Amino acid sequence: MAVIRRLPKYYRLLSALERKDTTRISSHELSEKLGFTASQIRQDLNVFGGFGQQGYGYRVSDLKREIGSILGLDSNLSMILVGAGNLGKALINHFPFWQSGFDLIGIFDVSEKVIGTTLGGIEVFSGAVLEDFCRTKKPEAAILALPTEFVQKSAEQLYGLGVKGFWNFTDGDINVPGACIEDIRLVESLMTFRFMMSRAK
Amino acid sequence: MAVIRRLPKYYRLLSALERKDTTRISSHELSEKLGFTASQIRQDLNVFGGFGQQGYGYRVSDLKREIGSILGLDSNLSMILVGAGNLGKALINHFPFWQSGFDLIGIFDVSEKVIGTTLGGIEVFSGAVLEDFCRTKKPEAAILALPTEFVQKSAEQLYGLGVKGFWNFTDGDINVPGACIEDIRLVESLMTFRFMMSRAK
DNA sequence: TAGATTGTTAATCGATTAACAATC
DNA sequence: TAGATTGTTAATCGATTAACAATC
Repeated sequence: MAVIRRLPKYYRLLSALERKDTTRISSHELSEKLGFTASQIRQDLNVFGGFGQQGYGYRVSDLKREIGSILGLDSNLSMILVGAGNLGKALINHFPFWQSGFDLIGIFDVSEKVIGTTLGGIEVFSGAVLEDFCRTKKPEAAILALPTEFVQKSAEQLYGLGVKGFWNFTDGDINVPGACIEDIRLVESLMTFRFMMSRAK
Repeated sequence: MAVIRRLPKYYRLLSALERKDTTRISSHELSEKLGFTASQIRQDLNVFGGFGQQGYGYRVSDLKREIGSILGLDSNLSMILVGAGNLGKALINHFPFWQSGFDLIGIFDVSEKVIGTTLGGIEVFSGAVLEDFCRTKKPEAAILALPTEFVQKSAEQLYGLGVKGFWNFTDGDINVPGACIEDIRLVESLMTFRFMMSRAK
C-alpha cells in the first residue's frame, strides 16, 4: 500500500517527461526528481514486474503506460456525487473528471435549494430518486461530500445498491465490509498542520 | 510523526466522549472505538507524558485538554487564502475557521472577476497588495489554492514575507527550507482510489 | 569487452504489538 | 489486599536502504 501511494507520483513525473520527449530514465535520475532513493524506486517498480532494462534504465513511455495500467487508468469509472454543498460543488468545478477517465453520471442532494440546478453540466437530483438511479445507471463509486452524520448510513445504502467505492470527504468513518474507501481528512490535516506550526514557533 | 497524525483522531473521540459526560476511559475502550491496539494507544499517549493513572485509565477531559494543547489549539493561528477559485471558496465556506482557532485575515487572487468580491465576510484583494498586507498584518500561514504552476514561487515569496506555513491544495511540490508544509493531495488520492477500485473488480 | 544500471537479496531502521512489572 | 490498568521494555513486523551479482 505504501508503494501504491507513490505510483501517482511516478505517473505524474513520467507524464511530464514524456511531454518533454525524454525517452529513457534511470532510477538515479528518478531519485533526484522525486526525492526517493534510487533503491526504493527500483524496489517499487519491481513489485509489479521488471519494467527496466539493465545497463539502460527505464523507457519513459513504456513505464508510464505500465503504471497507468496498474492504476486502472485504462477503463473509465462511473461516479456519482452525494452532497452538492460547497465542497461538492468545488470538487466538480475543480476537477476535469471527464478528462481523467471518470464519468460523473449523477449528483444528489436533499436541499430544495440545489435540487433542479445544474452543476458541471449535470442536474442535481433529489435523494429520493437515488435508489432508482442506481438500479438503472449502476454507478461504480460515489464522492461523499454530505454532512458527517449521514455518511455511514449513506454508504451502507449505496453499497446495497451496488456502489462499491467511496471517496469520503467527511470526517466520519465508513465501516462497510467489502467496500473500497479512500478518505480525504481535511480536519485532521489541518490539525496536524497546526501542530507543526505551533512546534515551529 | 505517525503518532501526531493519530492525535486528531484521539481528540475528536475525546471531545465526543466529553459531550456525553464520560469521565474516564481505558486504553482498551479507546482501542475498541478507534480501531488501534490498546498497546499502541498507551504507547502514543506516553510519548507526550504519562496522562493516565494505573488501575484507573485516563480522565477524558484532562486527556482532551492535554492533546488539544499538544496540537497547539490553545493559541490562534492567523491565515490567508491565496487563490479564490472553486476550491478556495469551498474551503472558506465549508470550514468554520473562526470557531476552531483560525483567524482568516485575508484573501488574495489575481482574477479581476473575484477581486473586490467578499468571501466568508472578507474582501478578496489583488495579489499586488499581498506584500504590503503581509508586512503590516503578519499572517502566520497560508492556504494555497492557486494553480499548481504558481505554487512554488508563491510559497517562496510568502516565506520571505514571514509566512511560515503552507496548507497546500495544489499538486505541486513546495520546496522551501524551514517552512511547515502540509499537503492535501486530491489527485493522488483519487488515483489511489481508482487503483483500489480496479483491483476490487 | 567495459560501463552502466537493473533486479534482488541482505541489513537497517522505525513503527507496531506483546508482555509484564509497577502502582493506583 | 485484590483487581485493574498504566508505563515501559522486549519482540515482531513491515518498509526502507545498502550492496552486489546479473545482464544489457
